[in-house]
Amino acid sequence: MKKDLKVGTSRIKFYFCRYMMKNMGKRKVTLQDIANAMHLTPSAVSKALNDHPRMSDDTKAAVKKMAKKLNYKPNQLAAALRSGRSKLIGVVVPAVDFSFFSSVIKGIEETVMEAGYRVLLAQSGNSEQKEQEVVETLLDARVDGLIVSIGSDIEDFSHLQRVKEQQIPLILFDRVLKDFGVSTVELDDFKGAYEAVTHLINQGCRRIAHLAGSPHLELYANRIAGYKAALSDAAIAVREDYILNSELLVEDGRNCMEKLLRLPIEERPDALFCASDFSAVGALQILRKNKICVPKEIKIVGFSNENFTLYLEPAISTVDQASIEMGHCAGKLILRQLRQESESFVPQRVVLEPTLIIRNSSKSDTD
Amino acid sequence: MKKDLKVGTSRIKFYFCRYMMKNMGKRKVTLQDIANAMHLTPSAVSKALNDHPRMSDDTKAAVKKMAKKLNYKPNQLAAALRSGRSKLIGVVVPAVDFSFFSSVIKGIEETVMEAGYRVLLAQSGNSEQKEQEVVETLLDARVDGLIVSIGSDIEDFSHLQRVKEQQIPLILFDRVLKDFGVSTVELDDFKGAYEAVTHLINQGCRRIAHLAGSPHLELYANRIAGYKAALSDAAIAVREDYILNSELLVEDGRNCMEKLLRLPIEERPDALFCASDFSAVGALQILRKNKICVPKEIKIVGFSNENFTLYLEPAISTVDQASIEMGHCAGKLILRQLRQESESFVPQRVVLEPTLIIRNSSKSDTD
DNA sequence: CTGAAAGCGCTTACAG
DNA sequence: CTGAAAGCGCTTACAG
Repeated sequence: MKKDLKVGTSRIKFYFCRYMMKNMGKRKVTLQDIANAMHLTPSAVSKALNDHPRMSDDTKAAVKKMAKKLNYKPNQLAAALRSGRSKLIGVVVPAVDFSFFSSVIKGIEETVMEAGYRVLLAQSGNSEQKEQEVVETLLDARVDGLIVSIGSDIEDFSHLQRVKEQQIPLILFDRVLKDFGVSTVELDDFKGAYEAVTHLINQGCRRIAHLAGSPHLELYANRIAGYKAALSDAAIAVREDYILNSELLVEDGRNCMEKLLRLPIEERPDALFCASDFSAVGALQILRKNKICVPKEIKIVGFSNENFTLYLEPAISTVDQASIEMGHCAGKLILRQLRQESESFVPQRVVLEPTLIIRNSSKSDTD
Repeated sequence: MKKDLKVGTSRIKFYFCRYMMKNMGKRKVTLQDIANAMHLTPSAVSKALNDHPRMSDDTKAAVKKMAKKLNYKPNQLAAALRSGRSKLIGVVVPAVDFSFFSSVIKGIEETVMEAGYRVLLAQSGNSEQKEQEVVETLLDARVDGLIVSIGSDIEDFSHLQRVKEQQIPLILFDRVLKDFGVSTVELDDFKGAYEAVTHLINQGCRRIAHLAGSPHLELYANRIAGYKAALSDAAIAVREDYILNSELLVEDGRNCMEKLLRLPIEERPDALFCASDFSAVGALQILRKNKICVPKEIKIVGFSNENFTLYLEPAISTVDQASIEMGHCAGKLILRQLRQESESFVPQRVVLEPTLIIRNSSKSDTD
């Protein structure tokens, strides 16, 4: 009832509003405005601004000048709707507060923004449901392409399958899917692990334990393989009880380290290769608690070059994952795919080189 | 030349493409499709899906059922263009790889996504030019509102002024602008500092130095004021040479600590209140290097509750900034403003309570 | 080289 | 309660 009584005034309000908007600079300048000002049609203006080939340079220059003068901002929504291209790229990562992911994002942005694309960022929090949701949301926003680093707990990939089926360009990085038929950017995890472990061997370590991730994930499997290969190449036997699988959180690092300390003292590892800097921190905490000196008694190498590894005492050696470059590659791959006809698409696989960063946590005293 | 020769085939290719798209599920289901299937008009379908008041519940239910059956996904771009509401909220922060900012973002997302909004995230990297650029980009994307934490180096606020003039809802958080006429969410920085310093005094410290931020920024000025007030209330004289201003990076922490160590030994501080956890880390590094024991000889309290403070040895006491809640508040404020008529807008100011987190870096041995 | 016209997929004020 | 119609601001194939 009350609503009905109000109709009269609210309509007045509405028109007042419209009037205000038109006269307070809120109404945006459109193509039509430029066209009117220059006695052209909107189509001509559109072509001029988009550097359409068959158009005189004089007209283009004049139109661009006028657009600037009127402070014209194209309505990307309208352009997107008409052209079917939103100029948005969705990026899904497990979390943004990891140095690795935030650097990759930076790399992606640098690359795609130059080509006029914007990034719609979403976090999956490593949850299957959340990842499905955010992919759905990004598709609803009509992104032109998707760059995803799959969460570690995710086993159902139907949401990515759907992206593929809809023929929306998809790039996977870091945590990728084997033989999924999409372009990927990965680190040479095998090599990163191999170099880290070889470094530890060179420092005189012989009983090297590995805080490993889930072997179901390609990248952790590769790190495990690199670890084993380095040992084998140095004629050191691989001990399965030195390989502890976990989710590699700080807490997991603590648990694993405690487990290792329960071994007979002569079998206690003299080095730790951790597949994540977070688990390395956890291990370090337990070692401190037990007054076991790093690097003197146990040396540590982590993985990912998280910023905080530099703040710890001792600073933790780690494997840098070429994060910015990974972002650049992912960006370039999606741009290429966005330009290509879909029938000529051939998935590419880029593998980047890791860089071992040696800090105090793994240096032998003799250095 | 070559292009001309190709025209014929590329046109064929084009039609082939269209054909493929229509037949491989790429073409999206539209309102029209639902309308056709039900012998209704698109307008009726639209109203049903948007729960328009004057429409029978039966029709609504039937339409929704059909929408689900056909896997209808509304084209947000079209809705945005027509309605003038993009359902996008732009969020600008200096950097995402700070625990504080990533938590605030999480809070914002939780709140606004429930109301059907998506977040377009951008980083300013604390650079004036970059911040102006990203705000521009977000406006070009036609965000309905903007949530910004101003970068610390920024002195020209014309980009924010422009947002205001365009009457686009704007919320500032953490680093806000005084008397700017927009809603803000801040921490009670004075109180956070006051409690931190009072805690240090209670631990027996008397010569408490402050690694301070730029006093031109409201929030750092408040922390300085809280520091001074706590000292005064404990009848401890404020020494200006104990207050060192910097940008509060790790490197600044190192420089400031070195400077303080150059004081005569009897004047050397017995505690440090750092306006940022990063500067606290830098100070800690220098203390370690000089074999000065924390907390025994010098106690430390940081600010922000960055994740890494927990990993350090000793773990660093810090002031938690209620980041998730700050995000929730910012989200709620912008939603409210989005619903309001602009003429009835009154800026709100929300001030949140900090929480002092006491860890080993500031505990006296007698504890 | 330029213009007229259609249309992307929605929403919404208006008429019934 | 439902329908017909206009239009958001662009882009683009077509005609000249």
